[in-house]
Amino acid sequence: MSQTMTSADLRARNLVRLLRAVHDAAAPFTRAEAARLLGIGRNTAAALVAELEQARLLHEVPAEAGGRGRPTTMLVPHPEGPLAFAVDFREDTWTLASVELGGAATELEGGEHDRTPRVFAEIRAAVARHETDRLAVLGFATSGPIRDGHRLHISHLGWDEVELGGLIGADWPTTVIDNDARLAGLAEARRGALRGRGTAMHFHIDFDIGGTLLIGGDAQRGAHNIAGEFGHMPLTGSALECMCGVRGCWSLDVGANALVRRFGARPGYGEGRELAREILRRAENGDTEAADALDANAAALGRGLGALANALDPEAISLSGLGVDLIRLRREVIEAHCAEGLMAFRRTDPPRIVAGTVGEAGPLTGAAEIAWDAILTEEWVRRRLQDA
Amino acid sequence: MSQTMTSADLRARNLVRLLRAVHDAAAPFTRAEAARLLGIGRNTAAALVAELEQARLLHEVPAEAGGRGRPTTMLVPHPEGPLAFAVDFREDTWTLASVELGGAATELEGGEHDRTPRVFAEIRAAVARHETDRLAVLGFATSGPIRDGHRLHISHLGWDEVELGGLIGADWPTTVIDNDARLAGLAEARRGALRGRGTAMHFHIDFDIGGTLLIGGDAQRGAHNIAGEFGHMPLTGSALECMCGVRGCWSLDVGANALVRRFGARPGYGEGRELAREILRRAENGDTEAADALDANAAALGRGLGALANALDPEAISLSGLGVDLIRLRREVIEAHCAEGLMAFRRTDPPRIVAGTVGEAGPLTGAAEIAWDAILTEEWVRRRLQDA
DNA sequence: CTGTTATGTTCTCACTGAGAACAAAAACTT
DNA sequence: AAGTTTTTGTTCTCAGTGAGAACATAACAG
Repeated sequence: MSQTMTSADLRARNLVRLLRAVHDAAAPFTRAEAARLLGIGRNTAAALVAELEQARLLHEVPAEAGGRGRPTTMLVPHPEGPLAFAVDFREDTWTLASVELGGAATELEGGEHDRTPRVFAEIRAAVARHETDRLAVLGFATSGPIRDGHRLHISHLGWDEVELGGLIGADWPTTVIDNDARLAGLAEARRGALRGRGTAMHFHIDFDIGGTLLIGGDAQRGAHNIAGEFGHMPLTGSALECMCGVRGCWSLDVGANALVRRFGARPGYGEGRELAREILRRAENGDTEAADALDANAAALGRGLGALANALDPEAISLSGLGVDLIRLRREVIEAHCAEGLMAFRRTDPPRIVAGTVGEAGPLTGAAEIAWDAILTEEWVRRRLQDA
Repeated sequence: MSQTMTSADLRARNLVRLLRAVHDAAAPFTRAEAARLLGIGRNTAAALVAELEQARLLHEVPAEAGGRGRPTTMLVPHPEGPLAFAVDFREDTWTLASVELGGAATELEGGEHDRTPRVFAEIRAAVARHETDRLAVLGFATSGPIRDGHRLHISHLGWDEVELGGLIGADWPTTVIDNDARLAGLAEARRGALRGRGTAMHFHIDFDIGGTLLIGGDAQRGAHNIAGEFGHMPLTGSALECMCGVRGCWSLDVGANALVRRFGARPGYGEGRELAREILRRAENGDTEAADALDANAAALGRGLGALANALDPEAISLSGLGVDLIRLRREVIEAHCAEGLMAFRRTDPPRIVAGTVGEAGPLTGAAEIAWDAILTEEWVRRRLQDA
């Protein structure tokens, strides 16, 4: 059985519901609106808000008058309230940001790194430099799958199941970690193009394709936290062998690797990225060979999306990274090949394919989301109230 | 916001938790065990049970003494309690059963049909013949996807988006419906080989492959209730065109159609099934051509499962229909090709591939599960208490 | 200036589950 | 056979919750 239910848990639950509503809201709302939203009385709302104010979780600020009636207050994050630190750890750079309840982020620091796990020491130092009493939780985004939540595997950096336990700060508060593609999808589901969609998918297209299935605003993790390698399904019939050890992966035909391979370059994570950008530019400027490469990329992308839509029936599919350019330059190609891959009876109502709106900040935003998820719980709120 | 929380809802929630525990339990348990299981006091448990007894939802029977201590009672479904009717509607037959809380099923009636939607009138008549005051909810399993929960599409029967609203009984209580492959998977997740698995998959292999992704004991439905057509992803590189309108579907290489095509028979749903069984028999008796066909089928199955495991990371995969035979006769082939399709770093811990244990009763069992799910809710229980 | 409207505040009330104390019924111990 | 131990059932009190009603307050409308 999941949660016990006592009349004290009732209050904790409603406190969390209120905090969650503030965190998830697209725009701030008033105390009276909160009462309506949660289906509780004005008196109860007042009691909840008072408790959260005292625990420095919420703050009331006078709302500008907006019609008749007694003026009320807006519910905003407390200025001295808890903060989540979010880290976006990429192949050669990292960024540290501070995120308050509701999602407002402030970049604190960033840097490059030498592609060895020593970078975690740098990040620990940066966190230490910015640490405050308000720091309540940390969320990490990394590239590469993280088996069971603590063994990081980044094949192109040669990191083979690096144990994270010793690399993150032992003195840190609750720390959660997940991979960038999944967190970018979560960010779209919570604060971007997929907001409000029940079932949706997100794909980040870089050299490789990573993605996630989003159900009810939550990213699916699988049994060992390594779900999401949609790029390693043989959806386009390639005969090549993939770096992952499998033959025919979808990623061999979609993304920067596929683009540069056509121009004789070896798939790689350094100058390959430059070349991929160059190919995009050339295609935009009418170079036919580059345009062909782009067409092939878009077609393979569409074909795979159609296949996945048959299986998982998403309402919408958002793309980030190179996917944004592909939508901008080759939407029709993607959609045509997607339709071709869709079972005939589904073609009347294909999934909407959209560019992500969170953009580059996806992994960071998603890391902040899982960080806040980790503490917006009944246990944490209850403890916070006791301490105050 | 999902559910409001008042102190009256508290009781309703605990009543449902108790009913749910009884329904889901592998073996009946005592009142004292229930208190421990739900994390509530013995006094509260007594109050909950008394209310549910009065509402004829639970019944207490003396438990045989099992050690020291004052004797207690087992909690069992009330003998006059509500019943769910479950219908398994197949391509040419149907079955009606009555299922009590906890899942015990009694077959009531069954029959053949003429493959037109007129069969629904037969089923309505059968339900009417067996209707009792105890009937509380109906669950239907059909083949074919059911778009938005009410438009049934069975291509091989020529049913093109048949509207179900007029076909099921207008005078019936709550009625829920879903497709057979998904419900077979749900049955495995709730009462079969996938019980207790967080993320798992189930595939029913017949002529086609249908399946479902199971997360936390729930079958995923997608945005339009038509998720699960895993058989219509191009996972094995077939060049053929599929009945579904797409080229290269996995189903073209796995299942009865793929078996019989090798022997020159047209894929079809009549004598094709006989031939498929015949081929299995021949393969078991050493016929090399039949054995080759079986090998190819198993290999294609394994290849696809590996690809899907990369994307969705299931802990276990269960199979029903022809899949059970394939596991029995060609487990090594399936597992070898699954491993080949798995990303190298996943091969140390491949998903376990198991035969379903609910067997033929899968769709019926799953239909009963969604039926009970529909009424094991706070609203329904509360109304039932008021009426009693 | 007065009426209307929306919200805040205060108070009572029904209900819930916790917890403690005690009762009951079985098995174990001597 | 009688007392002891163990487990569960029962009863009672109690703190806490949110609903609801009545009233207070502060803006706007005419």
